[in-house]
Amino acid sequence: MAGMKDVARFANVGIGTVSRVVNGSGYVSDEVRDRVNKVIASLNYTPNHSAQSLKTQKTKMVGLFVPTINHPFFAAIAQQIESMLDKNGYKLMLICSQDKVEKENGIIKLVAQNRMDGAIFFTHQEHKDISPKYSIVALDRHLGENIPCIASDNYESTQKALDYLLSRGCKKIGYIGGKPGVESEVSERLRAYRDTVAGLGMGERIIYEPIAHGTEAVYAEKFLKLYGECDGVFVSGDVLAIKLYSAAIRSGRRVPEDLKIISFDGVMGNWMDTPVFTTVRQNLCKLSEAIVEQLINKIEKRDYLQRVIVPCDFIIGETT
Amino acid sequence: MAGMKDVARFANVGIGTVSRVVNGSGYVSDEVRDRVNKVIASLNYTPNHSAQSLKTQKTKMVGLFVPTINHPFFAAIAQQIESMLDKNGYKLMLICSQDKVEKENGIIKLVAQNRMDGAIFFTHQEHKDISPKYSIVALDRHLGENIPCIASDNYESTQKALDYLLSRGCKKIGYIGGKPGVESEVSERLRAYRDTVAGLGMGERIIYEPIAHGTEAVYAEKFLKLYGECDGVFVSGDVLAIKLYSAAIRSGRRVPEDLKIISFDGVMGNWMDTPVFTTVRQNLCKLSEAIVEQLINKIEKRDYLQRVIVPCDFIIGETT
DNA sequence: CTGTTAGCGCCTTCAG
DNA sequence: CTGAAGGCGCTAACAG
Repeated sequence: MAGMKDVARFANVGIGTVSRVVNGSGYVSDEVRDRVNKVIASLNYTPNHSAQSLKTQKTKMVGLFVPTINHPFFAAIAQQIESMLDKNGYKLMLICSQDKVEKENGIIKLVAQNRMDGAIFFTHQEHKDISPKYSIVALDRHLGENIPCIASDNYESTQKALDYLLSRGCKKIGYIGGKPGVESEVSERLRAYRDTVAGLGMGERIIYEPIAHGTEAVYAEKFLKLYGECDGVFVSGDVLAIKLYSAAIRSGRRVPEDLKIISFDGVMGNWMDTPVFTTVRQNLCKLSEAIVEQLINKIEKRDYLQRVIVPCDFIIGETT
Repeated sequence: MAGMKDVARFANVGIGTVSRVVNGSGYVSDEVRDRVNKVIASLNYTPNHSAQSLKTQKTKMVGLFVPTINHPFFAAIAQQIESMLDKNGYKLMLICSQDKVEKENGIIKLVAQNRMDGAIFFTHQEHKDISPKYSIVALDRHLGENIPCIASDNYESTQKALDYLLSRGCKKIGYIGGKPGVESEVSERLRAYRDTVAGLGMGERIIYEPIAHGTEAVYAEKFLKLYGECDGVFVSGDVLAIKLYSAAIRSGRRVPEDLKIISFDGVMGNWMDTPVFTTVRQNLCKLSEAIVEQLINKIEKRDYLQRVIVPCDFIIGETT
């Protein structure tokens, strides 16, 4: 493998000159630059990234921590994030924590080890004492001082969805959603639900428990059994919504005639299309943009925002 | 950030000794090892990965190239691969090529740059002249000599699926699937279809064109329009199968009474469940295992297989 | 404008 | 069993 000194030798220049033309830094005469570039091409030279990192203390790599990538929401946003990072010259290291705390804690080590410049955290776990010196941002979670949190406008969007359900004539509206293992912006959805139904005397019908990915169907059934009288339901999450829909149909209900369903997330559209859900769609593009922007701001020592809220889109489908 | 020499100084030992206890290599007296470990803990020392890589020429990192991660099949297998790699002490760098050739070509550079020890290739593009000295394995694709190819037993599984359709009484069986941009094991499915229907005088009903992710519905409609008389269809891919199912229902057909559908891949189960498809399920676990095993064999200079074929499972659902 | 030099943090002989 | 020394490939500061 050709190294810088090989290039220098063949081009009859010093090693520093080669570095300058490779990095486009400092002054190099056109004539010399040309010569060096030719040698680089002919030798098929590429700078060794480990050496660069060692020297500069930068890896141009960002870690993405998700519970699992095999979930429509995480897959969709990971895609966007990878693309945003790429635009900014960063690579993505994917880590599926599978909700294992040890694996999530590895993150700290990974940035301490200088394997990545920063990390993005999608987690259900508790994380205390993340040193603010590390560049970390979180989706939906407040991990601590100086850890930027990016989230959708969960409260307002949920409110809007519920208002829509009301305007469609619903009298008994339920809520079903997973309970995060940790304080999270997602709980704003439940707060909006409570605030909204409270003044209406329609009573609360809530399922709010930890729901592992893969077990959604169980809770969907449970909801129908507990709150069979509902004529509308706000579902926090696409997968759950689909399971609820199926369960409702199986139980002989008609959607939307007997039961209106609104889901949150809105990422299933590409993968299936029966039915088209009415949904609060998180703006994954804007979300990723904000995530990557704040993260890189922090990595590159620029000012960054502690909190960014991104508005959702409300999409009317066939389930209301 | 504490470095090795800090540890050495505090522990009153040489820097080499520290290295030895960190790596568990060479001889160190228990007494000294203890002392060093204590200092390491108290200083919160972690070896700098860039330095290690520079020295050892190993990054313990593997690249995964997929067209997009926002697709049930890729998301599902990426999850498995990440897990297998983790077990083997490797990290995963995710690159979504979005079918951009330039981005895919970056791979070569990435391993040349020493950013990763090897790579896994899921691609629709052509790739010539990948030097066999790089550690690369491919799913479903023959990228060249010394590039291991891992694939499902596409031919046999398709044959089995078609036999099942026949046994269920189908008289006019169609085939719909995306055409890879490059020679691929996936085309074995079509070959099996042709071989099977050939001797039966039922005529070929085939859609086999490049189908971009996101445009599946178009081709589903097209299939029904072209081959409305079909009573059975083999669909190469879950997403396509779902779109075809929806289109069939919309057109007034009953599934399975009027049209029986078998899909290939079998990864949608977790994400939706209406209906449960009869499907040839690729064994993602075994596939990932084989991929990672051959890749690491090659990276670590052990013998490796040029080709591994993994059997699929045939799952009978409600669409036949 | 260009060559030389001194490390970045670690691993690995090589003497002791 | 342990310490010292050289160098992995590159960048950045410093003389020319």
